[in-house]
Amino acid sequence: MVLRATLEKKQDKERVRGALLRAALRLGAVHGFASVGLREVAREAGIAPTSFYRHFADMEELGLALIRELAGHVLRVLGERAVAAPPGEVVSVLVDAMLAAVAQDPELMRFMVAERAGAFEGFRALLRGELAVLAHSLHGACTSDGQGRSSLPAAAAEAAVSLLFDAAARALDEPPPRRAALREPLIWSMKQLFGPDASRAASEGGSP
Amino acid sequence: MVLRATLEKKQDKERVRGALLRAALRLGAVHGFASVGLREVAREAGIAPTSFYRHFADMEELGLALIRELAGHVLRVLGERAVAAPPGEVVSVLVDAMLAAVAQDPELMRFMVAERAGAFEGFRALLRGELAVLAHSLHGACTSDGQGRSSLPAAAAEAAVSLLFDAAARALDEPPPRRAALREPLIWSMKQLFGPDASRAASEGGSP
DNA sequence: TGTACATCAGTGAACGCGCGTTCACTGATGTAC
DNA sequence: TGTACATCAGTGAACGCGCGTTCACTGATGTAC
Repeated sequence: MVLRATLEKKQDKERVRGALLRAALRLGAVHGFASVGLREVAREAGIAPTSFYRHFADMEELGLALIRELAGHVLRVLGERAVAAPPGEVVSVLVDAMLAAVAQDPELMRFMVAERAGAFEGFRALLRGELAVLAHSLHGACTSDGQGRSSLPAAAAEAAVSLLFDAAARALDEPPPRRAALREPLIWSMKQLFGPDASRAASEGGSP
Repeated sequence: MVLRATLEKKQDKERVRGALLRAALRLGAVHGFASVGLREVAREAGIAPTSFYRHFADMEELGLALIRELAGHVLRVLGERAVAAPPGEVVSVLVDAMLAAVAQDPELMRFMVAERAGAFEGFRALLRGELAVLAHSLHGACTSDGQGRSSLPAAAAEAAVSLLFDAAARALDEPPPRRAALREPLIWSMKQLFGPDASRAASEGGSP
């Protein structure tokens, strides 16, 4: 009884914290994270403005938590998909995983692509680090792709990640039924970065 | 005398308008365009808050003018450079022109890369259109490059522009002396997109 | 030529509003003895 | 076991502040006759 109650308390706090994070994403998707206020988030999350301080010192701290927790999770999943993909399908698997993330949580993806180039330097730096991890996973997955090519420049994987998130931004501005049209050109471009061999080896994966 | 005076009036108005645009860029570079206020811009430009309305209805209209005029100008210049470049040097000329723009007007470039993925849908749409024009110029410059290859997919030029502005965002976060290191990997990535022939034909242009 | 009127960029006072933050408090729960 | 104290998420009142916007005005210049 005692333990259950104390656990419920912790879960309650976690639930409110989560509500604040989601509220910030929801509002940020409408008019940008930079112009979302503490009171607005608290209102959307259903708590008093003063209760906000029980969870975050200010909106910047909340934003950092968004990147570390929600964005970090999505990026880790993408990395795992790339690493686990069968040889020759790494790129298409990664693209499909990105499109799935856009469909499943557009508000989070909007936040990520916006803050990657946004106003807060701290947000950009944190996101850049997490995207570098994804690029590293992709690089590993592609060099161990097919026969063990090893000379793939790191720049290729980083550029591929750039194209991936640029396409995510584009997808967010298209109505869902039109998003599928982005898939093939994106896969083609990313494969170009990995050079002609990768392109050839991967064409088994299936094109139009 | 009469004509001179009326002309001076118009020039005065143009000067104040320009001061508002520059002030918005300057403040936006610090804490993001979305959170820059009308009063703040007027203060920075040296006019009374109420005078703002003599030039723009609101901050959104000012932002659209920034994109149409200042950003549009930079993008047109980049396109002209690409078109005028000698065959085989289109990519490196474009990259150098971008790096020059970053060095010359970092506040404008910050605005462009931020609002490309930013909160205002109208800004994104307008910038996307202008970037598409640049991609079209680049496509033209590359297909008439060397011998008249014509089969280059439009996706290649669009992806190249994505990489170009992604690198601009990265350059803005580096101290100026370290920006040169971005040049070669970026050129390499962009040339990969244009396929092996373009890569080979262009390698006369000079690498490290 | 002079006179009367129109235009228009810039202004200062004033408005109501929502913001971030502080404060002292409540009430449920955990801890010490 | 009961009692006293500590912790801590959530609260409502209150603060001072800067915001966007309105209004009526000034003064320089252009236009009509």
